[in-house]
Amino acid sequence: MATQKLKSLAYIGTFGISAFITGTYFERKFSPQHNLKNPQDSPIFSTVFAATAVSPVPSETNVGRISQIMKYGFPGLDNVRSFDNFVLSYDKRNRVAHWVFEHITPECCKPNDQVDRALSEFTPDESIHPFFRSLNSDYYKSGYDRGHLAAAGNHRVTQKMVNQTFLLSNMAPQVGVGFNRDSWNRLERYVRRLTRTFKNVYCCTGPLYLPRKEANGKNYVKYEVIGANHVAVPTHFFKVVVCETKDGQFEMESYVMPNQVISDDTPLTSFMVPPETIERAAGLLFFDNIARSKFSKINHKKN
DNA sequence: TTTGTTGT
Repeated sequence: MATQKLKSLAYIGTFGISAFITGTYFERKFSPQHNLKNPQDSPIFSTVFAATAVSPVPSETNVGRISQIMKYGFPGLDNVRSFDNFVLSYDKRNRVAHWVFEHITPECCKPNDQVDRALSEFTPDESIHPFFRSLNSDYYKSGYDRGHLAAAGNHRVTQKMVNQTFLLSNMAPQVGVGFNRDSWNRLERYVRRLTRTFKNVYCCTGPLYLPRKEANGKNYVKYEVIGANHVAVPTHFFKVVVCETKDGQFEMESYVMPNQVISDDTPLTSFMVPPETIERAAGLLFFDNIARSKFSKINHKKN
């Protein structure tokens, strides 16, 4: 009896370890270092493993910039990838990011003759395993836009930075007219404009899949999936923004907008929700490294 | 101003 139990334990153990090794092998096999077509446009370092010591960081990285962007904490640690000017956590199950994180400064947003958005192409992210990678064909004729999570307009420093925002790992299916091209864009422009007042703006953006009460009175999470890879269509999107004031205080604003046609005259303030609501719904913690007492304002109200 | 799709 005891031996039997030991045997099955050993079996489970072996299976677990070999599965782990296989997983690691595939992650490494498909990590950018092993799959370089265009090194300039690829992420700097591959998946972050929270509990394993693998993949030493290549020497010529912008580690300084990344720690600057993530200075106030990671919202989560699932499949983190860093690019020249933003950081992304990828949801392999939904084929859409969990979150993207940006540190937006006046320099990032100002017009730049050296950069042309029209030269950028929507590109599959080769650093994602093909099982979990979204493709242009998934979006084709779906009726949805390939909507940026990290907005192209926040990364006008170099052409390479803008190009990286066009990776499909940074896209989510968004309603085009009335949402992505209108009210969501209005929110993105508003966040950019905050850099006129605040020199340091931190912005976390991501999808939500929110439950809805159906006729039988029970709550269900229901969302469409598109294309052969079943890319999830989020029901909502969130943006959590933190502005650093000159006197070392912070102001936070957090928004949730439904992925649907929104009237242009709807004020952005009507989409403000408490940050805790988003944290619970998304399973993330925002700006964990800032003591809540340091926020002078949350959603325009004194804290 | 910035956000984008589709068909040829």
